[in-house]
Amino acid sequence: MNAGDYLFHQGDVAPNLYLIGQGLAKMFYVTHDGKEFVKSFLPEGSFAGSLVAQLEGRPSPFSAVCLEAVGAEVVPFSALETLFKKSPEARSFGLRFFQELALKKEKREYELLCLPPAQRYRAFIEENPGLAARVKQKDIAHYLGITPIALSRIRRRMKTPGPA
Amino acid sequence: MNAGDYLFHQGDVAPNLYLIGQGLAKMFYVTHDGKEFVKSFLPEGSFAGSLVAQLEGRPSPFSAVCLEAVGAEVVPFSALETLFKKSPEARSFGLRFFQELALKKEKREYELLCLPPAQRYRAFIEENPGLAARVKQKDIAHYLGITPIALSRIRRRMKTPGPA
DNA sequence: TTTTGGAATTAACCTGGGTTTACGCCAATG
DNA sequence: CATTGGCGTAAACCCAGGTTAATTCCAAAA
Repeated sequence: MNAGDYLFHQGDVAPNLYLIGQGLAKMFYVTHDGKEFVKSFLPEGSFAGSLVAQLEGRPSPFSAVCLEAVGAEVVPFSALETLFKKSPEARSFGLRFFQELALKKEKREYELLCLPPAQRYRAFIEENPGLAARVKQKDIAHYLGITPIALSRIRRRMKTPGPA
Repeated sequence: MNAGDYLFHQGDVAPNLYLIGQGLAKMFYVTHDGKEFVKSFLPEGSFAGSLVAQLEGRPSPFSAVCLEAVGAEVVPFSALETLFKKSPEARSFGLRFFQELALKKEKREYELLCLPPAQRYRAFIEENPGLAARVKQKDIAHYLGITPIALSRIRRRMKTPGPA
């Protein structure tokens, strides 16, 4: 899939899970008044998919789109569910997977709740050294929950005013 | 346990999971400069515990304290882990539990990322009809990531200015 | 090569939350 | 009964992000 292609759209039931083998994608919300917010970036080795769509059979509240050419494995979530039913070993993997997912979400929750935008940006750069270069600042801003203009101002402040 | 008692403290390794049978508790972060942020409220039927402390054996980044008198079951996380190892059926429950947890976290992430404070407040009231009466506005404000003063202003705006 | 369009920056203005201080309220304490 | 202390509210001021609009840069398209 090429940059710009969608894995699934906001509103779809999106019953598939995607394992990103190569490339880069993002999952993002678009609010009723047209504002975009990036839920997460999906580099190599990430899973794309909507828990709401898959666990509850409801439309996904966000979309997934490729930012670079992407090679991905498509896994119907129903296949995973039957696998979990049949194989106790698979359940162990599933358990571990969702534990890790919850752990990541808890970290993101912490940053959104406790850190101001400038510190969220610093944290993002430190935790994702490679990503910053591959992603547009516009998308980083939307990942932080601010406008590209605000991010531009934060970057300017971080340059010279060094004194803390 | 009585109101004011701690289930565990920020910095503890906190290897236990608590099932709240009765009462109400909260989990909350305190930043280096003394600001408080409420991670979540724990009414009857909730689980209290730190994923970071339990899955990675590291100190919990937040505390858990009772807001009302609490009756709770204490479950050492290690006991759960061995149970998961031995019993494939228990794994099913664990899998489902962490799926639900990830789902909740995803919703919280959405609200913190996409909604402005006033809308976060409206959403909190609607989703937790009973809680608002049991919890101090101070704690609600910290749950929303704002100051009690800001919440007071939001509430005032929501009264008369009705016209949308 | 020229043109087009998106990305990033900047400035100006507005708005809403943070901060400080003060006040009224009420329950717990003496 | 008086006092204390936390909570909610309020006013005043400051500041950072949102908004709009203009500018520059650059790469893709014609």
